Order: sequence, then C-alpha cells, then structure tokens
Amino acid sequence: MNVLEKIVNSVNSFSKSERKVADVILANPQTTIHSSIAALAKMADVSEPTVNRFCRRLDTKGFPDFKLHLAQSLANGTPYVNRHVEEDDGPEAYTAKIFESTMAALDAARQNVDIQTINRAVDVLTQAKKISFFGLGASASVAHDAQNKFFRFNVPVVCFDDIVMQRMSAINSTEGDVVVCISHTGRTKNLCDIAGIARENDATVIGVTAYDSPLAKECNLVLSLDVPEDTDMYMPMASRVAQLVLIDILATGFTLRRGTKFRENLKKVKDSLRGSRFDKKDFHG
Amino acid sequence: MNVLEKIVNSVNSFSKSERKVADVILANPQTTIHSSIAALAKMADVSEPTVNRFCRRLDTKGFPDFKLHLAQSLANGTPYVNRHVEEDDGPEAYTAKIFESTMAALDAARQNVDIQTINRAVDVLTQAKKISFFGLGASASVAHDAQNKFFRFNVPVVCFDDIVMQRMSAINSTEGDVVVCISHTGRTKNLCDIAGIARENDATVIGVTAYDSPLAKECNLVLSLDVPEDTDMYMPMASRVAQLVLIDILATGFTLRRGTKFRENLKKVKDSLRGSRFDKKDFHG
DNA sequence: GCATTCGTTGTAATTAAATTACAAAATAAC
DNA sequence: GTTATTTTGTAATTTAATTACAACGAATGC
Repeated sequence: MNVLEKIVNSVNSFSKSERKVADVILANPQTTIHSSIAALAKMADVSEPTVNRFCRRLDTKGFPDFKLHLAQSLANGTPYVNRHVEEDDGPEAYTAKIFESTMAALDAARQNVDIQTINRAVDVLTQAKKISFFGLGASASVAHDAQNKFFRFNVPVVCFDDIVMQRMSAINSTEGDVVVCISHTGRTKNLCDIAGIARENDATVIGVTAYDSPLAKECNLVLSLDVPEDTDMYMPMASRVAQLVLIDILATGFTLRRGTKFRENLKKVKDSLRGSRFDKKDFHG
Repeated sequence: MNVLEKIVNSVNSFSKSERKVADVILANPQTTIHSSIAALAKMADVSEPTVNRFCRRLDTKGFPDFKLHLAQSLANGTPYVNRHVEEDDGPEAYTAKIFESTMAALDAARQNVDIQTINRAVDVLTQAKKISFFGLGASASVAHDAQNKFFRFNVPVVCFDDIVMQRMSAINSTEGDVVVCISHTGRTKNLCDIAGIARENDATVIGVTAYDSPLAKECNLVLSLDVPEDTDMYMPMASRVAQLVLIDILATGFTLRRGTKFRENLKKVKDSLRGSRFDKKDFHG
C-alpha cells in the first residue's frame, strides 16, 4: 500500500495535530516533497516534532524517508489497479476504469509470462513449415489477428474459427507444422480435441492458454498469461488484450530472429498497402 | 525524462569521479535512495562534494532533491515509455518493451479519448436497429471482436471483412442502423466508400479512426485514439490494442445503459458456454 | 621541457535540517 | 478535583548537506 493511501486509511487514528499535517499533505502532496520539515510544520500550524512523529506513525524512519515514500506514491500518476465497473458509473468513470484495468492486466501478464517459453515458441515458429492459428469465440479474433501478422512473413499461415475446418486442418498436419491453439480458460472441449489430433499427427502444438488446464495438457508448449479476468461484464476483455500482446511478442521475436534483410521485406508488405489508401498529401483536412 | 535515463544518457559528459558515482547509483538505485551523501560517497570511493556536484549536474537542487527524483524514477518499476525494439534485443528485452509500449499507448489513448463522443456513441448503439462492424486487414479482427461482444446483447449484429459484403450491407442499411467503421489510418479507400454509402442510406456511421482523416469526414461520430504507432515492426500493434479497448468501453457503456436486468441476460449467455467446456471440477491437473 | 592555466577532486568549515530530550499543556480517568 | 496519560511544543543536540577554499593533475602554450 502506498503512503498516500495509508494516510487516507489511517486518518482516524491520528491526533488533532497529526490530522492537520495529513490535511496539508493530502492537499498539496507535490509541494510537500519539496518542503523542509520546518516549512511543512508552519503550513500545518504545528511544531516540527509533530510532523516527525506523524512520519513515524506511518512506518517511515523520519521526515526525509517519508518524503521518499511520498515521492514514490506520486510517481505513478494514477496507479494501474483493477478497478471494477460499478452499476452507476458514468462514461468518464467506466472509460477510465477499463483503460486502467486493462493496463493492470498487461502489467500482471508481463510479470507472469515465461520468457524461456516465449523464446522456444519463437524457435518453433521460425522453423515451421506451416503455422495454423485456432481459436473459438472471443479467441477467434485473436487467431485472426495472429494470421494477419504472420501472413506478412511470407510463411504458410492458416486460421480457422470453424471446428470442422480446424479438425480437418489438424488431421492433415504433419511433422514440422505448428498449431497455435488460443483459449483463455483452456477448457473448450473442441479445441482440446483439435490440439490432441494435431499432436497425434506430429505437429508441434503451442497453447496460448491457462497453465494447468485441459488444453495445456495437450500442448507441447504452453504460453500462460495468468490475467485475472474481470467477470463483472461477463465477457472476456483484459485476457484477450493480453493474448494479442503475446501474439505481438511472438511476431516480433520472429522478425528479429530472421534478421535485417527480412525486415525490409516487411516494409515492402506495408508499402504494398499504399495503393489501397488515400495518400496523406492528397488529403487536405 | 526520468533521472535514471538521464544518468545513462549523459554518462559521457561525466568526469572520472562522477562516473564512479553514476556506476554505483545505477548498480544499486534502491540502496541509494536510502543512503546519506556520506554513505554513497564512501561506496563510490569519492568525496561528499563530488556526489553533490554530480547531483547538480543532473539539474537537481542537491543530494536530497536528487534522491527524490530517483525515488520517482524507481517507483513504477520500469516506467511505461515507448521503448523501441532493437535489432539485437533478446527475448527478455523485446518482451518487456512490447508490453511497456503497449501500456504506454493505452495510457496515451486514455488521455486523448473524448468521453463526450463515447457517450454519444453508446447512445446511438443502444438505440440501433442493427449494428454492423466493418474493418479491413488488421482492423478486421477488431471488427470480429466487436461482433463477438455485441452479439451477446441480443441485438442484430453483423461483421464483414469482405468489401463486397460490406458494400452490399451498407447499401441495404436504413435509418436507425448503425455502422461502425474501424481503421487506424482512416485512409483505406474502400472503407471510406462504405462509410459514404451507409450515410447516404441514412445509417449512423461511427468511425473508430484517426481524427481528421478521409474516413473521419464520412462519419457522424468519430472516436479517435491518437496512439503513436511504432512503425519499427511495420505492423499495427499498439493501435489495434487501443481499438479493442475502445470496443470494450462501448460494450460496457452499452450494458450499463441497459440496466441490471440486462446484465443477468449476459450471465445466461456466458453460462450457455458451459456445455462446450470441461468443467473445472471434472478436470484434475 | 618547463611554466601556466583550467578543470577536477578533496579537506575543512559552515550552514541547514532533522531528531531527541524534556517540559508544559490538554485531555481523560478515577 | 486530583492524578495519570496523552498530546504538543521549546530548546538542545545531532546529523546531514553544502560551501569555500586549497591541492592536485592534465592539458596547453611558450
């Protein structure tokens, strides 16, 4: 818990003078970190030792240490905490909350993701004869996105969101093929089947799914994200964003592994889109 | 720019002793903020005034002020800055960079997005007879994702990533229909056409696109995100994540507008998926 | 090659800041 | 109403940071 929150929470346990100090600090935290104990004492209209005692009460070593903690609290503008959307939130509130909880989820994912496995997944992908992305429901759009990325690399890529097509594709896979199965829960029966079929046919199966799930058991490599899904809205939100970022990471690893010359290729792909677009200079406001 | 970065950047302009100080600080920044100037001087094997001069060189008022700045730099673990992926980055480096630049992009989007317009978009969507999501290329998967979300609301939703289907759908639209066109650049010709056709047929057109783009001109409402796309990799990454979060926000606004009873409906949709999944308790590691 | 100068670093003195010890006031308990 | 306890402030002390100045070293000019 950061110091600012701590002050707010323990405001009741403060004495009269300590409360004066708390008020001044909460009102101008930015000023506080640049003030001396004397200046702050004057602002709060208390004595210097009172300020010092206030700092100690908050488990800091003294005033300078307190300022350090305060500076750290203030550093993260708004901390990215998983704030839940409430029934009576206005547009401003729910917009902020969704942005923040998504960022919090990404932060959590970043800390949980296993770099080793990412590296091995990139290995496998760069050596793949063919790459298939399979997802169902919300994960289908992640699979589509992955296809859109890897397609640019000029490797055979397919993507199916249809279980019949997925199944046929999985049956036809052979050694050297890579199948990426995407599922947040890892408990979608059909997708587990597909993963199993693909493995039986010697394809390498990468799961973008929860560690320790039925799907994970069917995979050669498991990329787990461990994002706490907010079930408030009854739809996958943050988890799917994290999956997309993971795809971005795999794609980036892929291009880096391929070296500079390959990157020039990518530029060509991007440039090829130019014909389908209005030129920047053709369009004037 | 934060102090840590500043130290790294100006390492060349340091004198021999100042460099010693810089090394010690960079090696143990966490220790530094809890040390006195004397302790740090001893660690770096220099005199106290040298440390003080070092602090001044970094545009701080002195040692205590420097510690404050350092504490703030350290507060957000690593701050979310748009760090670019380099040619020789290892898995650890590029993974961290992509997570962080995505978070930085979301942070930027959060600050730029216009709440008023979001609110009006939610208005329009809740009153729609039919909702269509159109996107091409990378934006197609965003459109799919939107469909997956809004489909749960039991409103007529369609999504096409095929320009012929999009065109036919746009021509058939009527008053009360809402067409959402998704494009990061807003310069995709085909999509501009679609938006124009939809408007001619009295549909309300919402653009999830760059403000002041050709597509924006064709729309009734423009939801602009202004995410600085990192062109390093020649593919859309952060921009598309921001678009998805925006869709999440619209979907959330939609459900909130519909009230509590509607939310119970959503739960039903989610529960309906249970049959297609392995039960949590059925599966034991 | 030596002297001068400028930049760098350290020592010692000074100043400023924070903390402690103690006393007075206020509050609560008996 | 007196006593105990908590709270607060004053003054002394200690600690930390800064300044002023001197010494050293490297670079430049003669």
